[in-house]
Amino acid sequence: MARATVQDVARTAGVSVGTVSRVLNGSPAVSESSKAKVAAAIRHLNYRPLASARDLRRDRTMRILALAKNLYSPVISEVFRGAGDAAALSGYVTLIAPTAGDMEREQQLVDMLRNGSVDGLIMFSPTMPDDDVEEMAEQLSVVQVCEIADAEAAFGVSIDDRQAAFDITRHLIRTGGRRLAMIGTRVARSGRLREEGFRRAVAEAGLSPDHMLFTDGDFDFHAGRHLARELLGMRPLPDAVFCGSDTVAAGCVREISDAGLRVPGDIAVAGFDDSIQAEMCVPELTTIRQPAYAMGQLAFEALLARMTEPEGYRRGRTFLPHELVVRDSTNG
Amino acid sequence: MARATVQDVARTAGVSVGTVSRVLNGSPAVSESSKAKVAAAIRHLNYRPLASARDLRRDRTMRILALAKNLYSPVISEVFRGAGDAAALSGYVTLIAPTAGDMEREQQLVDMLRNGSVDGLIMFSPTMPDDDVEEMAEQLSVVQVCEIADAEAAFGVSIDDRQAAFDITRHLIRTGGRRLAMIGTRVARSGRLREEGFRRAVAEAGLSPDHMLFTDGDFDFHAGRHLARELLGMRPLPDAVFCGSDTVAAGCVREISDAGLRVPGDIAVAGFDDSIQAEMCVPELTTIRQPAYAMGQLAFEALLARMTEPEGYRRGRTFLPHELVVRDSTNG
DNA sequence: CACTTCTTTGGAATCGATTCCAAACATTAC
DNA sequence: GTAATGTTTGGAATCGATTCCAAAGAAGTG
Repeated sequence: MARATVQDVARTAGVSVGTVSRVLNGSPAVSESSKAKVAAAIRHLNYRPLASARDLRRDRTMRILALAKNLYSPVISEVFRGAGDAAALSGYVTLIAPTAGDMEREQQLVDMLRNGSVDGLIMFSPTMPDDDVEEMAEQLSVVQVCEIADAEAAFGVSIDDRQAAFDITRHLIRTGGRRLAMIGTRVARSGRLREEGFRRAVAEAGLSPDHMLFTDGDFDFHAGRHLARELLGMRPLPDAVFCGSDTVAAGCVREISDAGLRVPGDIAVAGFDDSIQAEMCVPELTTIRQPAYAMGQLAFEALLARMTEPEGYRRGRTFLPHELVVRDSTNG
Repeated sequence: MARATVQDVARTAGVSVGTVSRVLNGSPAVSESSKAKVAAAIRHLNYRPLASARDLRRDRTMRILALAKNLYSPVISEVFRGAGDAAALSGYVTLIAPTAGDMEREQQLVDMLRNGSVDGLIMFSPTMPDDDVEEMAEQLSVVQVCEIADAEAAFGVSIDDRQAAFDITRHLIRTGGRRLAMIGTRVARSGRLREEGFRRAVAEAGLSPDHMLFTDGDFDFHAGRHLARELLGMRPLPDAVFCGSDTVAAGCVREISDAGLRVPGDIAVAGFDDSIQAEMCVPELTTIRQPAYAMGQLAFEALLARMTEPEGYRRGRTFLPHELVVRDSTNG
């Protein structure tokens, strides 16, 4: 049973293809009787307009693509949920694909924008070099979210990572931290900004960071444990650690606890993101809340503007407010 | 600067569109000189074949779609990673979309298969009724993974949920459990199968379940806490709880610990999935390992068979072996 | 009733890449 | 040199939905 086409529907309904198409697209210039005949034929043939033919003719797909390195991330999933909901309101379907940090895979997915498989692209954690992202964002309908290639040139939505890291580090110091350490990543630009914020807060307090630990690989629970173990072998032992994510902070807390030290009694630990992991951790984590869902929504709005207003795109990034959430992993 | 077409390339290269297309598709019947001229023109015009035109002509997209209720799940993300890697080996792109448990959204995404936006569909956690899934799987290139609508009729890949739940419940009993409880979900078919396995193991030991708690909503850390709190108010207090997922088990463990009871001393807790959450939990969870990545790979293989061998599809599901992983949340 | 105006319709042209067929050209064989 | 074979090429037809234009039909006006 081959696929029915608009021709088949027209024949069955006894009208022309033009009329069928008009019914399909809700044109007002169709009589009730034609509308009924066409509707009956469509039902009878179980007809669906072929997407590729429609897309070819209309020169758009009403689909967007969202890319990130991986999917199992509280922030990423929430950002994409926000983007997806916003997109749905405007009639767009949001498709998601993980790049696995593989440049080739990422390039292939970006090509889906270049070859018109989708109308727009939301980039979370690019693998390609910053310059490439910028160049791409310059000429295509691309918006970055959270991880933003460069200050002014790029299009994107994020929090002020530097300020957020500054705020939470200051909290660590205010609550007694004197020997400060950081566990972070330099793979992501946001990671580098958080490092800056941390350093700035430490310096402003007249201190200097005791230990800075970074990974260039995964940034997950295991990484948190490994880096924390390394940290516990160093002297002086820190009394406060800022971690670049809740999940890493959870690994860090776990390692400290397993070593027989107390959090926050011996070492205070701060996370980042205010994800569910912050609540699952014992003790619950002091962290920075990122408005992930709203960031996703805004990212789509920005993308929509880029897609529909050819030249009217708003260059530069949009910052959303973050929030310090104080829980039990830092001192009262 | 409008998009270049195959016509433009032909004109620039001084050849016909046929030749351009042949170069594009690596046909051997092209002279070296034409090949070079076309390649130069393509580079010069920065030409990319338009996906919709190609798809229309070729009647396939080399894209598949993977659906699940949500993305922030250790099992789902791992299954889709396996499917995505397997698909890439065969030249397919895997796109992922969350349905958010919304029937309308799910229907719209399934329509992408019906209208030829993608060539195949992998379904993780359907929202539509089982019968609808079956009917769909009957006539379209659809494969289910983990959650499988019905025993023999459907196409899919999963573990034997009933047996797995049986195995881990038996372990709870062997290690001293006498007053058994279960925290599960009946939304997913796998949840119902796990309930069966639990009941069977309890019955086989000559016991009967003391408490069965189910949620019809989310099945996450918070749900685990809430249901565990309810459980702690019941009498007799259980001495062993089987949870339908690691994340829920983590919530359960947390609630028990917060109530001043010890895991596993007072109450043993078992999870399901062997996700990272099992390791993050304190104590680490005894659980069932699902070979999620392999399940994803196999799901794609099955889908590929359905897509390419029109009538040669293997009806019925494929079972992969699970494994009991004993850790510290159950007694020695 | 003739004429204008409005609604509805049919059908050809179009979107851009692929593919098939026939023709042009080159090569080898006799 | 001609025939037979093989290689390369051009270009029209095709995929299926949309849209524009002209025309048919209906309704209203004087």
